[in-house]
Amino acid sequence: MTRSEENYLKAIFHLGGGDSKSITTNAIAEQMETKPSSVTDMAKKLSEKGLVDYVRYQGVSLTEAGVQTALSIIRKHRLWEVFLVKKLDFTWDEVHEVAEQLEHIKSEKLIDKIDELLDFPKYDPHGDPIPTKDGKFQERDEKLLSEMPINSKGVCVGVKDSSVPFLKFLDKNNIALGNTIQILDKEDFDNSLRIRMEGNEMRISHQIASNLFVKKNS
Amino acid sequence: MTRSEENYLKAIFHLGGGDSKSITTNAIAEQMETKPSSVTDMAKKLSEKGLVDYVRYQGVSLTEAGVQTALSIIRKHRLWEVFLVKKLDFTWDEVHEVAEQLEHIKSEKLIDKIDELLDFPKYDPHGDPIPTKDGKFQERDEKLLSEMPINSKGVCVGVKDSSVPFLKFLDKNNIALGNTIQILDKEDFDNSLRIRMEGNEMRISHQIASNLFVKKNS
DNA sequence: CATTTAATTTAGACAAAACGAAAAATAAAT
DNA sequence: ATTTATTTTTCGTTTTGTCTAAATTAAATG
Ligand SMILES: [Mn+2]
Ligand SMILES: [Mn+2]
Ligand SMILES: [Mn+2]
Ligand SMILES: [Mn+2]
Repeated sequence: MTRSEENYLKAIFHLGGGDSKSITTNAIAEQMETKPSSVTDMAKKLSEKGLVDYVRYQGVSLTEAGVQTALSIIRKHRLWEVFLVKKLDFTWDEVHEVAEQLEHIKSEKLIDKIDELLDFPKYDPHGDPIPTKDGKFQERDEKLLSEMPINSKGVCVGVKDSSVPFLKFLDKNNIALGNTIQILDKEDFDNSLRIRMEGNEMRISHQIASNLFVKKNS
Repeated sequence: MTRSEENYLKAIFHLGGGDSKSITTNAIAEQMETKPSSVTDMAKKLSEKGLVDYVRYQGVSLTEAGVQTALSIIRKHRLWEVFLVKKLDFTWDEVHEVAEQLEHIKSEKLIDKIDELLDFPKYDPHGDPIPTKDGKFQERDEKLLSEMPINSKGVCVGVKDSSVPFLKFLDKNNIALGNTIQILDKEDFDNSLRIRMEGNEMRISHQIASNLFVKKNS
């Protein structure tokens, strides 16, 4: 399994190709910042290896083997991100780039020991769930902040957009995972929200609210 | 700097090419388990980049830039080895293979933080010195156990052969770095030694003794 | 010094991964 | 039902790293 093959499987998974949904060549090319012709080449190779189902002019979807491989890469990626934050004091906007490299290290013992060292975390620094060793996903009951009703309360548990600029913006505005949030008001005009977060009242644009995951209080 | 280029620089350094000594194509090929013709190709490329001096039919030696690059890879390799042993309970015969991969991760912050986490170790699990960030080597006053005079005492500080079989042999015979050693007797016939190690008397073949580094007591 | 031997380089080929241009297939519009 | 537009594939080429076989150079031998 080459690094390139692993990256393709991961990309296809993130585009929803794990649910036997067909992902188009163009979508994969865009996600991976490569060209459609390159994707076609790889689709054939991965199909040969039994990791994807590929139908010409239709797209690809992951086979069961493909899903398991993708999950194992994602598991490594997210565990390394936790390691970087918890053990080496990286900030949450610095970890992705390094994890892109570390996820390809081949050693089952290594990642199991990292998992143990971190006390088996369930979520990465951006709130994304970490698949278990046997490829199970623990989903969480969460919704976008922008979809919460007025007066409801919750805890901020994840980001949808985990780009560096967005993460830095959140830092600057003291918005962090784990913070409690209450929706005070919605502005019809621009869909912005007035919220109370950890005691402080603030206004949040729709853009921001639609990129924050919240776990609703029971 | 590609992974392959880094591996060549490291190999040349280990063969002594850091002291402007010319290393032959064949020697590099053997060290890297590749073919001489491949080495020639790479010699040209590294020469283009100013990392080695290459004279056709003579061999290569590292330039100053080449030495610094090699040392930075070796630094990463050895720090990762310490990390694996100290933080993840790897044994000293398991670490090399994984470190071969980890040494190529590109992130200055990452390796500096690992260094800090480990409290700036000076030696790796096999007793090899770890170059400093600015490429300095701290040599140690050590000699081979086979070259120690009768009745002298010392501490076992390193292995010359760090192959898996040798390391496992040492484990099995309770020979570990840090152990105190006293030479009791030398057998002229086969050059074997009688030693006292941590209280126990034992016999050691010349083969073994010539692969153990000892720091002589003042 | 001529000849043999060994080491080294060159040349040609291959595999992996990527790209652009152009052809082919599909989808959308008229 | 055609035409047009878009998507996808095919084909030829590039880069990186490797290999085998042939040619060249250096070293050793007599
Ligand atoms: Mn990430
Ligand atoms: Mn990756
Ligand atoms: Mn090693
Ligand atoms: Mn390496």
